[in-house]
Amino acid sequence: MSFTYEYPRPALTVDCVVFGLDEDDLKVLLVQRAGEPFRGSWALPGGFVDMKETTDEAALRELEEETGVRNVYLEQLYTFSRVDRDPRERVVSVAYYALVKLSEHAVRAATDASDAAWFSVEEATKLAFDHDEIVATARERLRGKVRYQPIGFELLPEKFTLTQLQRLYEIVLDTGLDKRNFRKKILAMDLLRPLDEVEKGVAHRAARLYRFDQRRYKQLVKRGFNFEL
Amino acid sequence: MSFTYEYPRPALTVDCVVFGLDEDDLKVLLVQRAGEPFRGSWALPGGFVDMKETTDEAALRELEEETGVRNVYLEQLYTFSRVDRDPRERVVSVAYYALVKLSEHAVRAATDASDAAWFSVEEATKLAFDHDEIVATARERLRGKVRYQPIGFELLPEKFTLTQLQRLYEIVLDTGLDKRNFRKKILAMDLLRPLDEVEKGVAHRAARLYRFDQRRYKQLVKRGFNFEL
DNA sequence: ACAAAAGTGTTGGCCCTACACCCATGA
DNA sequence: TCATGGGTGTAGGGCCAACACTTTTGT
Repeated sequence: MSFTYEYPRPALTVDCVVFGLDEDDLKVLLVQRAGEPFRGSWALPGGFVDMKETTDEAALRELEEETGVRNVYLEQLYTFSRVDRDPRERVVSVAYYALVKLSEHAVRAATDASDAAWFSVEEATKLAFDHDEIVATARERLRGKVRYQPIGFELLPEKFTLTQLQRLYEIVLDTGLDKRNFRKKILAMDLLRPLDEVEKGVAHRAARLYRFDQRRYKQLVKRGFNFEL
Repeated sequence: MSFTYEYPRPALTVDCVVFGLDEDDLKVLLVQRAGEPFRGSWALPGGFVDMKETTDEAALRELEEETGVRNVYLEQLYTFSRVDRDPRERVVSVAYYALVKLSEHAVRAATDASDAAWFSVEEATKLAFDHDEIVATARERLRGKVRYQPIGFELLPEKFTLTQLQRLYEIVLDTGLDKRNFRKKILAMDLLRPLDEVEKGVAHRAARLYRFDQRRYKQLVKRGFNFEL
């Protein structure tokens, strides 16, 4: 079967920058390319947009097909359209970024990508196509957005300690934060529900666990509240 | 001539939300559709992306072809991909927004749009396709961005008064601002060059004119300065 | 002289920053 | 008992918000 048009059309793809958070590193999920071009290179998961799905749907679908990852925070990033970004033919790609709870997303190898693995964002370089640029753009967006939207929680387990949360901001913003000031500020927002539970398996005093209160956040937003840092 | 592909492809277009600023209104530049669908409706300027141009280039080209507007601040906004957003066939559109100095952009009618005109953003409703949604998205982006990037100046003449600048922020942010505090803050940034010139043709004390100092801004950014509000 | 907008300072309160020690726990 | 991170309060300074009157100019 084939399809004929009066004018030529670029191919349309999606690419996903999937971020995860390690003890002390921001990570990106990459797949190794099985075919040409860039065979063997690491690349962002992604693929062609079908005629009956939105680009959002395509991104979610490709993500699951290529990496097994699903049920994640996903947001459109930017559309990349350099004429020669794919050496074969004209391909325009709508890029997305996703935030996942690393602990809950063990990676699985999948059919149309020979392998998938987590890389420290710093090491994720020399990627196929213009994917280095896409990753850089996603990092900037994340850095910008994490300060005024409570999306960081998407990178943490449901239950987390304040130290974990602080580490997250330090890693993403690439800066040090004062422990007492951080705690004061974040607790003052009244968005974290303290649990009657502490972390386990540590060789020192166990920290209290908290949960992000999505419901409360939405209430506060309606009343004009603005999350910030 | 025709073009054949193994798999079907969505058509790819660009659409531009062009903002201008009136005495007391944010305006959008629209074109009236000459053909079906939505014949006679007002719509955003835009059109198909050629094979040898980026989407940025396509946006600039269409803008000039359809409205005569050129040499503007342009930024990619979002890619809209609802499957039925165009009743004829699958069309994915990369939306942009532009900021222009209204005074310097008299509108001209053009070939493939029967007419072009400025509308108050509030009146720009019932547009063709999903253009209402695109305009709404652009407004939100502008509101968000104007506070932490000095892009507002793109909407003003080269030489402007502090009152004009304040009006700009009041209109875009949809809020009132204190005159003394506004002046203190904006002048303290040291981004405005006072001119030895005043506005003309007003029936009261004439206000001093200022110019945005782009060079100075870039210097300050290098030293870690952050524009804000 | 009057109408209209330009231009200008001070104060109080809040929030942010800087900073160091004791506590609880497991090994 | 020791090592490790958990948890906590205060004081000073800077920044922001609130607020009203005088000046200039054209009609």
